[in-house]
Amino acid sequence: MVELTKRQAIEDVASELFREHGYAGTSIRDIARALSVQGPSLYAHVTSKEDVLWAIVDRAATRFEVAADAAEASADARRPRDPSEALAALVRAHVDVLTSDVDAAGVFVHEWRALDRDHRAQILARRDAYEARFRRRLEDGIAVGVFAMTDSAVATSTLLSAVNGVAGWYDPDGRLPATRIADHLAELSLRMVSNA
Amino acid sequence: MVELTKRQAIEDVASELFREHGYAGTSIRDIARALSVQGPSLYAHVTSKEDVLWAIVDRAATRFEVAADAAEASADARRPRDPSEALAALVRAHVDVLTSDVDAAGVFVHEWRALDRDHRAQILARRDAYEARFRRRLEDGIAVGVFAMTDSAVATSTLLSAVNGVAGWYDPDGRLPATRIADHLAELSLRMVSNA
DNA sequence: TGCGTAGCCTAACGATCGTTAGTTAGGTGG
DNA sequence: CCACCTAACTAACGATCGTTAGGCTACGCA
Repeated sequence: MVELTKRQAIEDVASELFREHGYAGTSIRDIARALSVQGPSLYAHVTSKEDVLWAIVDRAATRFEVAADAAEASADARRPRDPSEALAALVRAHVDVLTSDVDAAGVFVHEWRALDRDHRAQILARRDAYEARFRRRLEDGIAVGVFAMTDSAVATSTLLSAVNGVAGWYDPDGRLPATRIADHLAELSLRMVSNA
Repeated sequence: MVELTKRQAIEDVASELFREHGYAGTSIRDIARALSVQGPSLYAHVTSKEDVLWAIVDRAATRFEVAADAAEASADARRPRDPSEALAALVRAHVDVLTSDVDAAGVFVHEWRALDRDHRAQILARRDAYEARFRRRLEDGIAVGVFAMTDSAVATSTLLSAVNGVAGWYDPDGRLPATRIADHLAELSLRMVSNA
C-alpha cells in the first residue's frame, strides 16, 4: 500500500470502484473487501458513504480549478490576449488532471448525481463556473476573429464532452503517453472552433 | 397513457429513471411507483430488472445502427467518395437518434456497464463496430487529403464523446430544435478533423 | 349465466444495504 | 508490568433489494 493514510487508501479504492460500478452499484462492504477489511471497520475513518463520494468529487473539482488557474495565468503571461493559446492551455490542463487520476476524474464527471442536495448544488455551481472559463475564451476568440461557431454555449458543452471523453478510454499503460494525448486534444479542440 | 402496451410504458419510465439515477440506483419499486402500480405487478410483463435494461439498450443500439445504415447509404448515393458528406451524415443521424429519445440514448451511453456478462460483451462488440464506421470515414478522408489528424483512433473516440455529450444537456423544450443541434454538431465535427 | 384470463393485489422469501454498538487484539509509553 | 490507544473485529438493527407465490377482481365470449 503506497498511501500515507488509511483514509486516502479508502478514497483511492472507492474511486476505482465508483468509477467501474457507479456509486449506487458499490457497497461499503465492496470497498472494505478491496482493502482486506470488514465493512463496518471503515466507519472508524469515514462518517458515511456519501462522505467518501463527496471527498473524491470535491478534491477532483479542486484539482481541475487549480490547474485551470495556473494554465490561464501562464497563458496570459506568455501571450496576452491570445484566445488560441489560452484555450489550448485550458484543454491541456484539463487533460493533465484527468489522466493523472482517471478514477477520481471519472467519478467527478459521472457520479455527481449521487451526491445529496447540498453537495450536488455546490458542485453544479462550480462546474458552471468552470465551463464559463472555456466559454469566455471561445467568445474572446470570436470577438478577435480567430474563432467562429454557430453557438458558443453548444460549442462549450461539446468541447468539454470531447475532452472528458478521455476518461472513458485512457489507459496509463496504454499506447499513448498522457502528454501526447493532451497535445492531441488541444489540437482537435482548437480546430473545432477555429475560423476557417 | 400514450403507450400501446404496458411493456412499452415500463421501458419508457425505466429509461427516464435509469438515466436520472442509474440502473443500480433505481429499484423495481421505483419504476412501479411511477406507473401507479405495486412493485411485484411488473413481473407480469417483465422477467427481470436486467431484462428491462437490456431491452432499452438493445433497442437504442439498433436505432443507432439503422440510422447509420440509412445515413451512409444516402450519403454515398448523393456524393460517392466524399468523406465530409458521409461523416456529416453519420453525425446528424447519430444526433437525431439521440434527441428523439434522450432517455433511452442516455441509458445506452452510460449504463451498459450494468448489463450482465453476455449482454455487455454483445453491446461492446456492436459499439466497436459502430465506432469503426466513423473511423473508416475519417481514414477515407485522410487518404483523400480532406481530413488530417494525429491519431485516427483518438479522433474517433473524441468525436463520439463530443456528439454523445448532447445527451447530457439536450432539452426537448429548450432553446434549440433538434435539427439545429444536429447541424451544429456536424459542423463542429467536420471542422475538428478537417485539413487546415 | 358461466368460464377463462389478464392484470393487479398482498404477503413473504432470503439477501444485502448503510450504519451503530460493543468487544478484542496488538503495540506504545510510563 | 500496566494503562492506554488504535484499529480492527463480530453481532445486530431496520430498511430495502429482486423476486416468487397465490389470490382477488373485472371484463370478453360461449
